[in-house]
Amino acid sequence: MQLFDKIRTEIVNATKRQFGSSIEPGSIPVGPTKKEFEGDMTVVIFPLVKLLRKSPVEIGHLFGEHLQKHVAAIESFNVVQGFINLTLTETFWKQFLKDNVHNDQFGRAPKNGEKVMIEFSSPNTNKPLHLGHIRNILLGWSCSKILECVGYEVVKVQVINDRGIAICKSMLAWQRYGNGETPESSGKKGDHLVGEYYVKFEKVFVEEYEAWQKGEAAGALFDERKDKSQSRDDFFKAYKNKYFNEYSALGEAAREMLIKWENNDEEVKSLWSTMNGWVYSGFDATYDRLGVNFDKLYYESDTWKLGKDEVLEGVRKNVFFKKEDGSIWVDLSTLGMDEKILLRADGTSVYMTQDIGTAMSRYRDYGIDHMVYVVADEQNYHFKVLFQILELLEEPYAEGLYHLAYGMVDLPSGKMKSREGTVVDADDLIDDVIAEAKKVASERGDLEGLTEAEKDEIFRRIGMAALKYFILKVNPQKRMTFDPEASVDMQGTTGPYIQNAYVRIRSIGRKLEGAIGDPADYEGIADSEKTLLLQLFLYPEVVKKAAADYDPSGIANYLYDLAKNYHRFYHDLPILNADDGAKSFRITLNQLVANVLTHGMDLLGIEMPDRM
RNA sequence: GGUCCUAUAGCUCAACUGGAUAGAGCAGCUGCCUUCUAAGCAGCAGGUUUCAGGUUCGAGUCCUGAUGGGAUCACCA
Repeated sequence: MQLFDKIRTEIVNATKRQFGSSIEPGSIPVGPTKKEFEGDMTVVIFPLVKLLRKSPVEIGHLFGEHLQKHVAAIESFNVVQGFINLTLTETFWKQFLKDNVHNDQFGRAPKNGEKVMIEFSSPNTNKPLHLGHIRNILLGWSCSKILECVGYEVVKVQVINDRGIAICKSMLAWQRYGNGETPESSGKKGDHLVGEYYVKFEKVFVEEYEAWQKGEAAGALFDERKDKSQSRDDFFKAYKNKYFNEYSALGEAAREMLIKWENNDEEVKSLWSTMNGWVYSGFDATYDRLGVNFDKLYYESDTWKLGKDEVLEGVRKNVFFKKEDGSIWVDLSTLGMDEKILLRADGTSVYMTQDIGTAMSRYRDYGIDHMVYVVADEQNYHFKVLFQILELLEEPYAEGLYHLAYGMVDLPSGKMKSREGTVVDADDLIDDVIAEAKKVASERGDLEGLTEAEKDEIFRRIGMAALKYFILKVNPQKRMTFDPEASVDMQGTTGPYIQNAYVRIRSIGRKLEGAIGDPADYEGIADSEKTLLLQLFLYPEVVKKAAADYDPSGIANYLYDLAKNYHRFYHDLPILNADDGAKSFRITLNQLVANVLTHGMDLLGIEMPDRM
């Protein structure tokens, strides 16, 4: 913020003039004053004590006087220990309010000419979206809004994992047990329908596996096992994948289907596109309800062969090396990582190969400066390796790569496990929060005179606000506990609490009659007004920091504080019934608060209702 | 076992990246609707920031170690 910079610059000037020492402006902490102390802004001068060899209080007074003289906005100051607390003039605050109430660029930064691509969601097409995807999607969406707000050109993309053994499992189960069921014939949402067949496959497979465990071959294997202390259950639990790949008839059928797919078998491909089509229409419906969209979709079926040529090129450049069996590797052991395979001996690629190729083609297509991958933190190592490889290959955008790693979402009962059926489905969750919003709003809301459609829209906005805010208020990198009961809460630190502050402002707006005067005519700004002004003043900084950290939670917490301070102001002071000067000032303040609340919530992907 | 992440009130989360007396919400207990929406406001209670050392004017934050929890260490994606 300009004022912060100005204060820092003057501290630097004073240090130079009075002590002949030069210091970095960035080394001086300046921030809002804690509310127990008198003042608006605080400068911490402890860092200068050693250099200047004077007591903190002496320096404080010296610099306080200097600041007062050279910064017009400063009315007075006091010194406590090593802190200079500055009080700003009422003129400054009134000007701030007038300057920004109609400034639609407040909180935004001009275009910076840089382009960032952000990848998020990235579902598999064998089952519907769940709570984990929701955290991913909300983070990705919010970050893209925030980055755009601070001046980046943003390209939102998702990778759709539409091929591989998983989708073959759903297809096989549908073929065998589906009796031609379609979303139309059953009335089921496409992604849910396909997901049901995936579950069906797993169920039949487990039955097959359990029957096999009772047979002679399995008994012999168990007797030969290396770790004699292992129980029978543990042994077969660990053996499951191997059984799938080596003994299972079902597994073999699924693998055959995958091979047919890779060989472009007409029947398999046709079933594949039909079933994926069902899934896509299901996903689209969910994305729509979440209010998100993408600029570009990458289908793995198109990109899975990418990267081979680049890896071979890397061998020629001696960045990678070839082993005796013909497989290609990268050695990262000098960087504290392991060797990593990039191409199998038979020339087929692995996950990493594809990611290398995809990154390069994205750069070719879009000329991006930055690339953000929103992917769960279980893949931290993968991205560390990927970024290192791209750096070794001297890719021009290598410095601009960022893995936005977020923690897993747990339930109060523990980890979500698809095998145990404890996964929270995205659509169910959305239904629940909207139903709860409807219930609460019907009891407590003030929605008289609205049509059913208007009411439904309000219920939707409130419910979605509860859900989105609940997830986004938590720092992304932290693992979070998702309590379904708490997520539909509408009191306290919640989305609806913030919406309520806005709704109160709107309600006053509807009741306001006639034009208001100049807010600058008001004298004697009250504490609860000053608190709001100070906080509004900090908004652009909050957005900037959120962008720098790729972290929407800072904005979420800021908005809660702002709403809280507004509720207090609303409670303490009359607005419509105030004297003319106070009324003009408070109405204007109302407007700026409403603007910032709306703008900030929009950065979180949350819409405001006019009434609730 | 190696590497990385994490530990703050009964529960869920904050703490301006080293600054002042660690803050909110939920749950519990008290008050406040004939004044602009009570989805609100005010108050009470709740803490040796997992533990042990260290660095300095100053540590929840940085360093070392221990302990608990998690992730990862596939020619799966």
